[in-house]
Amino acid sequence: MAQHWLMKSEPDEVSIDDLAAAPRQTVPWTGVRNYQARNFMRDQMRPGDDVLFYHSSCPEPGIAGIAKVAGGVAPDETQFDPTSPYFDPKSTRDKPRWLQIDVTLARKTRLLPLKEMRAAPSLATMRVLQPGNRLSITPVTGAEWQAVLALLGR
DNA sequence: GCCAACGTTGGC
DNA sequence: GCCAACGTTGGC
Repeated sequence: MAQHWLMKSEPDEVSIDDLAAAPRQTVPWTGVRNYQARNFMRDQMRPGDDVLFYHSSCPEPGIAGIAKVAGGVAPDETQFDPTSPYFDPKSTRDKPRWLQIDVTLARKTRLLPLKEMRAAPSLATMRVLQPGNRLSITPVTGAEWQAVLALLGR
């Protein structure tokens, strides 16, 4: 059964419109530098899993669209690139530390603002809304997924 | 730009 | 293996 995830992206780097404009509407999810989030990609995320595409660190944070995991787990190329802000000098091609995964657009939605998410009792359990959460990839339960779809449909 | 919360690093 | 210092995240 497909699982559900929420993935944060800074729209300055990759927005929902960038995803829509990408070749095959698919982008490699690079720049994850947190072990827990990396392990989700390595151990749990599977092609076909559903993704809430979330805009963070921007004027209007919130869910901006729906995407899917397309597979393609591979070493994150940016860790080897000295000119990249995601360069990791401790990572080598023999022993890569960080992974990327391909994400493809399902559909752009209306923006579901963080404020509205926080106000929705049905989303109170969402991991991304818990105080102090900083994970860029978080699991979403089936009930939370349905609740987000219901809010988006309003 | 601020700042609280958190993860990582590295000396011991 | 502890833990203080440091860097990062991300909403405001």
